[in-house]
Amino acid sequence: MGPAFAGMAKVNGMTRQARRATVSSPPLAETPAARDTVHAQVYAAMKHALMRGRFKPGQKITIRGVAASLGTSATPAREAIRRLAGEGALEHLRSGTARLPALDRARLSEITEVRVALESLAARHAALRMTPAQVEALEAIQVELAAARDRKDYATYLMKNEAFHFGYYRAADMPNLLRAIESMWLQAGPYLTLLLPAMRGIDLHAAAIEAARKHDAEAAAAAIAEDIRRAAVRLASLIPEA
Amino acid sequence: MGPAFAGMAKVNGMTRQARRATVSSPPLAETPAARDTVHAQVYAAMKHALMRGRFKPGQKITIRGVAASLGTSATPAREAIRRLAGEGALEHLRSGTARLPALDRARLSEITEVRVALESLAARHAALRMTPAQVEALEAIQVELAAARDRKDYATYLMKNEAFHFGYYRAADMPNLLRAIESMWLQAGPYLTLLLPAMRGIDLHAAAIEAARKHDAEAAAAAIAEDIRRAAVRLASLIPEA
DNA sequence: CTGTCAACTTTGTGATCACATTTCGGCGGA
DNA sequence: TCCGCCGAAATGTGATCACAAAGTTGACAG
Repeated sequence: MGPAFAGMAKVNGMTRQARRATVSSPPLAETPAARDTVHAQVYAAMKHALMRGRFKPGQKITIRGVAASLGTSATPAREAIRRLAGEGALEHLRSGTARLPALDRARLSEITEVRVALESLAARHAALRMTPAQVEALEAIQVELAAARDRKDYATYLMKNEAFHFGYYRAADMPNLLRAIESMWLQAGPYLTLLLPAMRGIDLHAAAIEAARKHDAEAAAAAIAEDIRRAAVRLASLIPEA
Repeated sequence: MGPAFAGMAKVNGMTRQARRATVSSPPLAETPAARDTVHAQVYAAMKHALMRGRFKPGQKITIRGVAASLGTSATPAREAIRRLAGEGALEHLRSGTARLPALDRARLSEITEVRVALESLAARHAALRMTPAQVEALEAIQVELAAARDRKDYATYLMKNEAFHFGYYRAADMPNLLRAIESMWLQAGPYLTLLLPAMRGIDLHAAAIEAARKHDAEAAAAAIAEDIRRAAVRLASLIPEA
């Protein structure tokens, strides 16, 4: 089998003990989360790969494959896969093999409704608490997002879209809500790439920013809900019937 | 250290291979989920223990402790703990030790709002799809719940309350939503026991049942939301200030 | 009696192993 | 050409190991 993630950077090869002992390694090239356990690094790597559509629907994910791609042993890879399967981002076949679940219309519709409920709630709280600095940061992201969209740089577009939404929700300061939202994105992520070519000025980010500036919770919730629903409608039309 | 779960039944001691090979073991004493992996059994055992308040807030959960209590090796116990920590039901200290997080008012308030959003949504769908047989099953549970409450049998009361809510939501037929709800219950579960002595006729289950019978989605959502909020208000008054 | 420090125990982590099951590839026959 | 069968490779699972860090205990000095 081929590597599970093509082009994914290997986790720092040092053992946990060695990593902890090395107080001052060469000043450069220290991975951001080098303090974390290997498990956390593997999980984070898979999570981002999932959200950015690096896996294809139906693709099998093997323990040894992930471990080899990231240069770790099987143990942390197995734990990360189990955890993602527990969140619904991966599906466990009866044989034990994990793969990405297929997205049918029923599942898309369910995830969309849950997302609307959760992200509206987050937007409501975020709008009430957002500081001018945070609003400015979102505007900056939105400028980059629009630029990436216009130049058809879909990888950047996807990254900025994620940054916009989670930047917005983080202002709500509700960690458990944020975790639930992340879990839904993990499931929808692989399919966002399908949507990309059809993405043209349908986002309601400007309205959401304006609502946050005015601390208008209901307007914020409505903008985010409509943003999610519009993307879902486009996506549904691209999914073949069951 | 003492066993992590006092009185918890041990997982069948046979290895996975032996379990699969043994097609017909002695007819008695086959654990319901004996077909599942050991990991699934450990996770399920911890999940139920958590929801029924068998752990105390702040209690440390050790890998070897769980493994010994359930008669397994460290591997499945470690995975189950990691998974629960990922869902927010357990908290990982910097040293790596896992423990039950403390419930302050801010966290209770956040979880309550998320529960209202998720469980209202589930109730709305459930009310539209519920069959007469399902309504009857809920009524039966509610009778047992009321009886247990009156005779102060709190363990049964807790079990029936869980059965009522999840039985209701299951009718919505939205597995991902159900998973998200479960994740919230896992966090609030340990504290429900605090609430028990104050529980007297405050539930809105009768209204929820009536709404389901009439397929009135909005009334169902309102009843469930109010049920959650009332319990949360009582619970908040029992938590000391930060 | 109290504070300190060293030895000992407990704990989490990641790697590795053994084994049953599943999956895949190729080969032979209808 | 297509189907079925068999053996080899791959895979998931659970147990175990080695090691460093964290936590605990107890003796001893003040």
